[in-house]
Amino acid sequence: MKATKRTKLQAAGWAVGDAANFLDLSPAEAAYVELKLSLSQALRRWRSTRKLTQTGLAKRLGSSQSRVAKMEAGDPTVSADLLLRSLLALGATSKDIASSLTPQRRKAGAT
Amino acid sequence: MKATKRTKLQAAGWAVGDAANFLDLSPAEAAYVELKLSLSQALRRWRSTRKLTQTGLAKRLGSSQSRVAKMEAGDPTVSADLLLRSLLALGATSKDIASSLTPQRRKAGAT
DNA sequence: TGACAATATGCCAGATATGACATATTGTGT
DNA sequence: ACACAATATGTCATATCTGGCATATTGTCA
Repeated sequence: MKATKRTKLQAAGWAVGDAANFLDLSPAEAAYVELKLSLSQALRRWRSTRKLTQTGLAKRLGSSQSRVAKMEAGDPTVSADLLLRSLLALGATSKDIASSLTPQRRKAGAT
Repeated sequence: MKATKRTKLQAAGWAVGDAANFLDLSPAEAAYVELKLSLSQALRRWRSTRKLTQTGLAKRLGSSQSRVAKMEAGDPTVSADLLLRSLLALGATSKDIASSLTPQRRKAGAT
């Protein structure tokens, strides 16, 4: 996102919610960050499940280890688009993606 | 996605539908196209509901009428990213987005 | 501890996406 | 039919993303 636009988008009265950011993000920007985070986690889960290395996953995706690391870290230089395309390339369905966007929350106090 | 393939897509003159795959799209590419289509439709629905014009929506989004038209048309030059950010900017939640990705299908033969 | 594998971070050139403009097409009144 | 609004399509300069390389950090095992 453009820095200039970021300024334009500054909205008043934004209460910091959860883990997203204590930076000057607009609600929409924060939501975008969180959405990417969900996808990041889904990707890492996928890899973890198969006991693949980032290098191995990168090869499968036609990308590089460093980019995979950034994808999983929710790095700002990684778009939601790349995450989506990666998940789809790994066989995820729209449904899979939809559910990774609406994670079940554990009950408070649960392990 | 490769530009060459994208060009082929353009050349084929898409009609909105659900099957993106009479071209040589890989399953992942087809899934990506369909996912974008779902988001496109959600965006158009949003605008339609508020009886806004594309120009009006563009203004609200800090974009242009032509790009909005392309967004709603699922144009290949529009990324899922832009669609997501637009929906979020309009106040959609992750949940909203997730459900637009898993549309309820009508029974066959229904109107 | 050292040696090695895995992951993370910084950077950049080439690839892709975006806003904006011009223009064409379609729709909707009369 | 005409006039006008809305939407669609083509193009392009600039902004942004991405793969890949180099390097740093962290983790693991002996």
